[in-house]
Amino acid sequence: MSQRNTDVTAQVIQDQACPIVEVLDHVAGKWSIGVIVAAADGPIRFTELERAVNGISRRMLTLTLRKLERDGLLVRTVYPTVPPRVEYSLTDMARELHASLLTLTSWAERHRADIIAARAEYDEREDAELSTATA
Amino acid sequence: MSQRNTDVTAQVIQDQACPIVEVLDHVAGKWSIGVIVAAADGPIRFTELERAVNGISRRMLTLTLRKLERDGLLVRTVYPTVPPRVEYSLTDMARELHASLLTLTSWAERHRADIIAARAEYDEREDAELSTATA
DNA sequence: CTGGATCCGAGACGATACTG
DNA sequence: CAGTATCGTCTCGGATCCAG
Repeated sequence: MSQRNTDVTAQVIQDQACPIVEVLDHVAGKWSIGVIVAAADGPIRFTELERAVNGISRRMLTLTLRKLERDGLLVRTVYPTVPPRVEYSLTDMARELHASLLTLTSWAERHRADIIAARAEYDEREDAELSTATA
Repeated sequence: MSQRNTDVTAQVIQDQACPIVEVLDHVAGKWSIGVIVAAADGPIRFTELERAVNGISRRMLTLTLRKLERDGLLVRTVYPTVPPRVEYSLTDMARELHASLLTLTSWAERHRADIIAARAEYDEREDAELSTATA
């Protein structure tokens, strides 16, 4: 990490930053994927998202929504009604991303069982080695 | 998470044990993507990975490699030479994943500038609102 | 209904030192 | 070369309470 430039108006700290890995870390984060996929079918409300993304807390949903909105992936629309109504929808950029995410989720679904099996086998081998080491 | 309503949102991404979210969180984690992409061109050694994945520490590289190996995505081959030589290569399952990850990284590269711009605009609006609130 | 604010434990992560 | 062990820091993320 480069030290902060001490000279004038160094708001340029960000220009070199934001490597691809950073972008992906935001976008492919634990909750972001779920939110984007859930919002892909059209405008969706806060509570609907909370139910759609299994296991997310209200706090993390809020934070994830803010992050995605800040990155220009979500548009937040507030309807000044009582009770309040807020809808989130994907931007074009996010819609492009969604297509890629779908191939990811598809892969994950197809290989979920394989991964579980691989883990079991790995752990078993590990235990075996531990036994022989002890013996 | 007790009651499961019989109604909509059945197309949620995760719905059972070892949810897709878990899989994706492992596989699309901050460092995993970089490692998989770096290992896609063929067997690659530890130190080569360390240089290929920008910003990763030795510790995180080790942990990431173990995790991916455990999930059945990487094969670790040790050559009993002096000095030691260890090579990592993708499994077929991981090679499939790699294709999806390429579309992701491609998206990230294409929209990196857009995201930075969106952030700047968002932060600016935020500051403006703060000013009016103070005034 | 849609959040924000705060507290706090758990895990991620980097730096450093040591090993076969 | 390819790791492991330990430590301290920091962020993530849940729980809870409060508000428009």
